[in-house]
Amino acid sequence: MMSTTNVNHSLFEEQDQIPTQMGLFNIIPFPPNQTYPPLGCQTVTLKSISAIAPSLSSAANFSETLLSTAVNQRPREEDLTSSLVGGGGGQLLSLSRSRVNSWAWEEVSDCLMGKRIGGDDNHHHHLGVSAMKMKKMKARRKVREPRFCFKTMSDVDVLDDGYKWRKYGQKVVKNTQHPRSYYRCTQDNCRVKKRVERLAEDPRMVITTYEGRHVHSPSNELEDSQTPSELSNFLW
DNA sequence: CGAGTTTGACCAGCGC
DNA sequence: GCGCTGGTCAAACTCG
Repeated sequence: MMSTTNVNHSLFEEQDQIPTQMGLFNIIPFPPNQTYPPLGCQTVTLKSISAIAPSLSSAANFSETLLSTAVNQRPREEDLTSSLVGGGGGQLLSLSRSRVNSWAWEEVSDCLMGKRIGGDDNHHHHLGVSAMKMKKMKARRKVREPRFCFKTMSDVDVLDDGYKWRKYGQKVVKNTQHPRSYYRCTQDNCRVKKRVERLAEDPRMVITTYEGRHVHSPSNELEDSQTPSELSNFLW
């Protein structure tokens, strides 16, 4: 496991490709002025991809890099979008934020600060949703999770990230000819979701958006020697 | 027969 | 308030 992890790591850094069971996926940086990713997505670094999909590489160092970068580069409230291209050894390709989805940023901050998420009512206030409104929201809407997205050049829609996913919906979104698919992690008590769609301008590109953090190890990494408590700090 | 997928309906948020 | 849109549900269906 350890030696394999190191090999994967260098592949990401030098070739911008993700090795998976289905072959190599190219990681394509978002141009800074591109409208993608969708609102609320903190566009991803090569490192954070492995944080989302630990089976693709070692999670720990990568996840930590993503969190610190996101907070350090956090745009001001009036700056809905900022871009950071290339810097720091290709760490953060681009970064965007919307007012609507500020909850995602707050949670990233909380993670860094070591706070508990959703532990008390104070969190409801800084998430911008009143307690009253929260009560009115249906259960499926009230929990907001951090989201991360990246795009890959691939023939297959669903990138094998080591987790088991169950499709729960598909939708044709406006101005796109390709449907968006919705997946949920099949693990009990794990609420991680992902959306998969093809880029309208370039159907070879697959946009994958992850929402939430896994509370378990990847299904194909059961032999991993890391303890659950160690992993839980870094899995997304 | 169980697990996973498909797909139309429903619902909430948002902009006008 | 209304219509549009994205996200989710859940029954029907498919597959191994």
